[in-house]
Amino acid sequence: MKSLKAVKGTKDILPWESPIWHHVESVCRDVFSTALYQEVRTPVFEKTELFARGIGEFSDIVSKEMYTFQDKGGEWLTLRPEYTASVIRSYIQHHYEQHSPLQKLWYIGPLFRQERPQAGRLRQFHQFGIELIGSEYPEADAEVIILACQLYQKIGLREWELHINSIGNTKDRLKYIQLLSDSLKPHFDDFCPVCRERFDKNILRLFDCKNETCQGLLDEYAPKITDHLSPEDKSHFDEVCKLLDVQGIAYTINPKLVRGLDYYTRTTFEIKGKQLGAQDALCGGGRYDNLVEELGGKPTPAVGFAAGIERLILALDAENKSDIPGSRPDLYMATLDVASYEGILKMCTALRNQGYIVETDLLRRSVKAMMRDANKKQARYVTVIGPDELESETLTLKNLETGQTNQVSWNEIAKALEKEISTP
RNA sequence: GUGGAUGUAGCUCAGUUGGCAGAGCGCUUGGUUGUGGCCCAAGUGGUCGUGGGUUCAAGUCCCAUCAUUCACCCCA
Repeated sequence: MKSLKAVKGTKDILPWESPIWHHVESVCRDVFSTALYQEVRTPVFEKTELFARGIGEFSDIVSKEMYTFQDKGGEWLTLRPEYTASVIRSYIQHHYEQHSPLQKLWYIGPLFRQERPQAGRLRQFHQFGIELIGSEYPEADAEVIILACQLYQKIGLREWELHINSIGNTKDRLKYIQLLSDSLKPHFDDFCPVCRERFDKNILRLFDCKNETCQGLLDEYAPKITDHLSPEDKSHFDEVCKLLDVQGIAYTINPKLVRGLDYYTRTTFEIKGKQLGAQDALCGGGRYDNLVEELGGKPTPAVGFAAGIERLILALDAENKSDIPGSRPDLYMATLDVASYEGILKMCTALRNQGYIVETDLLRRSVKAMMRDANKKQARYVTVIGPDELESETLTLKNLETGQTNQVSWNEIAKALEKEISTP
């Protein structure tokens, strides 16, 4: 039989890689829960229509990257390609607003997009993020951005930068798009073929082009969206910036930052990792004041972000910070024979019940092999159990770091470990 | 979907003008009975991605194919 492999664009999180994942998850939990955000877990698949309506039918994600299938009842379903639509669906369906006018939510889990895999881009990938639903005020935008920054700080990542922008409300944006089109039209022929194609389809995406000529033309001829905001949007954006200043967070106002999803309004932001290659967006988000209504709820303002975990781990890796030690045994119980194993089995389980990490030998190995194993696993203490120990109901605790040994009786083992371990 | 690079041991990689398949790390065992690390020794481990072709002979040259990877695109 041909050996089976994980499908293209998917990855196993291997046993020895899980500590860094646990670390990321626990920092998320810490940061979000101390701001009183609650975790929401939504199903991995939804009706296809949800994403078509939420993300935008003509976006790349919906039009060519979704894992969509028909179930046996003939219903069209899709593995979620992003989180926000699902969370908003749940918000509307279960009337979250009846519990409290402001919902502070966070999530973490896998997403699916059928793209060509590359560094920092997988077909099954993982994101965490938050959605803050119900507040239209700049304090909400600022809190979301600050939480994102706090998270990267707490996780220990050094090299990242925050870019923010405001793309205003939908009506003013249409006016701006017209202005942009008019200003750039005289130079149409100088743009790259990709940009020329985008000209009519979605002219805002010209800003994402990596071609230097195009960027030069934009710098010279494109009006800045931040100069064409309504007074309300402008003061909203100014207040967001001010709050970031108050918090002491460094940022770059980047008028070229237009996010790809259709639902954004006003504030958009992105955190870039400097260690990463082409896929350098660690975290992206912004305000989406129309989405709840578009998905069938009451008009409700909202703001949030999503962050890629694989990219974060790549970035930590590049800074040599992804090596999080796994757990090490407090006690390694080396048994010489089956009778010894029988003798200490209950003691071992009792210690584990008390929270001690205890390793035993299940391979009937030699003492030398068990000692090597204990050392490799960085056990704090080792004890070798044989006929003598069974007879006397005592054991010798050996501290693997110092080499010191200590005789204790079986019923004092927990006390001995506690004393030794709590005073390192 | 488009372009480039790369496929040899569990991992990282050598392998000359075609001539017996290699190293380091890892893993296992041993170095006098029941005490680790360091050191020493032995052992384990590969359908050279796959299928064709050229040749007395192919890991090496040619063709095809698959996979991986980087970049475009898009996005986290």
